[in-house]
Amino acid sequence: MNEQIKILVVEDDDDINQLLCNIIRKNGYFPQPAFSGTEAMLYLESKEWDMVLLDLMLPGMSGDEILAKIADQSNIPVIIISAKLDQQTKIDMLRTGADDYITKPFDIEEVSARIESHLRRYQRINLSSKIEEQLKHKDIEVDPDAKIVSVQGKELIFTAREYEILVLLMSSPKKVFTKKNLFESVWNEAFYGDDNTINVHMSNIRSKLAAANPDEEYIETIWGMGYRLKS
Amino acid sequence: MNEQIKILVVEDDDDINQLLCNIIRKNGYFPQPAFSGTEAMLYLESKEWDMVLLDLMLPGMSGDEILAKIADQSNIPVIIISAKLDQQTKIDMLRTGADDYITKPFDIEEVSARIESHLRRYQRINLSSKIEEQLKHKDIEVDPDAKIVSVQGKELIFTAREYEILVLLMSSPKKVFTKKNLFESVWNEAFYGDDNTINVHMSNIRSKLAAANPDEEYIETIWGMGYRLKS
DNA sequence: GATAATTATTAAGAGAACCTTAAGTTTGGA
DNA sequence: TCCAAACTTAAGGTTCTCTTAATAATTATC
Repeated sequence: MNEQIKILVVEDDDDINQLLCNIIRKNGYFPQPAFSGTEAMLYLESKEWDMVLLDLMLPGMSGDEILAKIADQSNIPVIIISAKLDQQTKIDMLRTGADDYITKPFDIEEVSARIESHLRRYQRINLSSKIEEQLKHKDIEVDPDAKIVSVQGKELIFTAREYEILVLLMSSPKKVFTKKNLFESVWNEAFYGDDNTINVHMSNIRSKLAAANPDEEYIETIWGMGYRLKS
Repeated sequence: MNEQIKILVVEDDDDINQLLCNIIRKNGYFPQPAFSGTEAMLYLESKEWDMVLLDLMLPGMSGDEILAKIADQSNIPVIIISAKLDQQTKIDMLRTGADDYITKPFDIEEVSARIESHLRRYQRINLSSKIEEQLKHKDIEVDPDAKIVSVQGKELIFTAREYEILVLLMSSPKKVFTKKNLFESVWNEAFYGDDNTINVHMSNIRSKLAAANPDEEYIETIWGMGYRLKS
């Protein structure tokens, strides 16, 4: 899982950009400076971001154009940081899709607190809408939410251990998992060779899969090495 | 479905309260004035809210206490509207869980735009988790406004914890919730395995449901994994 | 083809996970 | 401050899963 929280800082003034990046770094997140509107767009298109700090007066492409694009195409929170003091701009930006509007010169602690605040709210969205992908291999399907294994649409009853082993195998269909690998991933403790446990689980998993579809072989034994999915 | 967006306006000054309510009404939402901290708490406990506008200087119970409670117990966005100008208060409130901090005297259009902005972001949470529609399962019905659980139309007495657990299960009827899941969602703190608490709550929930309808089984234990609604 | 090493299967006892009841402990309201 | 409701902890019993161990089957090596 990728735990790094990445924040794009779009600000053409070198000093201010650096200052903002430092605030972000100090909070434990990962800043990426961009010094023009066009540069910002490149970053936005090439990566996933958790937040954007955006100046309005930018070379290349103006801040409000960028804001409009972000608001249109994504869900990323945007904090405008601008020297423009007039209310109308502020209101327009907030209505266009900005999450906040901070005027320069800014208070470092306040910027820090506002970043935290918006990130906190945004995190919850991502947690609740996090769409987990389904694992599939041949006619095996796994629904990680429901923790259900099905073969040819038929739902199978797997125990917790069996489920975890199968998911591990399916997470890297080409990899050969040694018993040590399997044991340490699934059991989360050290493996002191010579253990029949995994053999037994493999046998049980195979027989459950075979009961659902006898014509297919799903798990391959690599002699002297371990197991992997048969492709 | 309940489409009304309800905003609680906590402000002891009559004129300002009314002004804020007017802004909200003009935006198409439903304001509820509260003129003291204690009054606000009553509203917060009795209904579901989409947003809270909160003054800090209040009779009865101070704004920061209210904020702390809301942040601790729920997900509702809070905008502080205060005459306190000092940065430290602002920063503290934002760190405690406020989503925004607007100083008086405020610009009507800006307040309006900021309400829209936060609501826009918050709505996405609700849209993605769409709790409202799914709060029925078999003959269990939950009224999230009144926080009432009923089975076959009969109203049951659930405690706060029991209610939250049940709502969580019902929010994703097919999902298997691990104890970790449950604990971290309902208690909002880290889970250090081997805890009987959830077992006991589950047992209590089951017996209350069974008392209302002995012929039906509602909650399924998935051994080694967790719990889910029985479909 | 015989032997040794590894893997597969089976069944039963050990162990882990869970349920329930009841006794503390905490919390919130009068 | 006290009381009652809610929550947590604890203990004993139950159920289901995992591991162990014995045995069979397979693969590699000589």
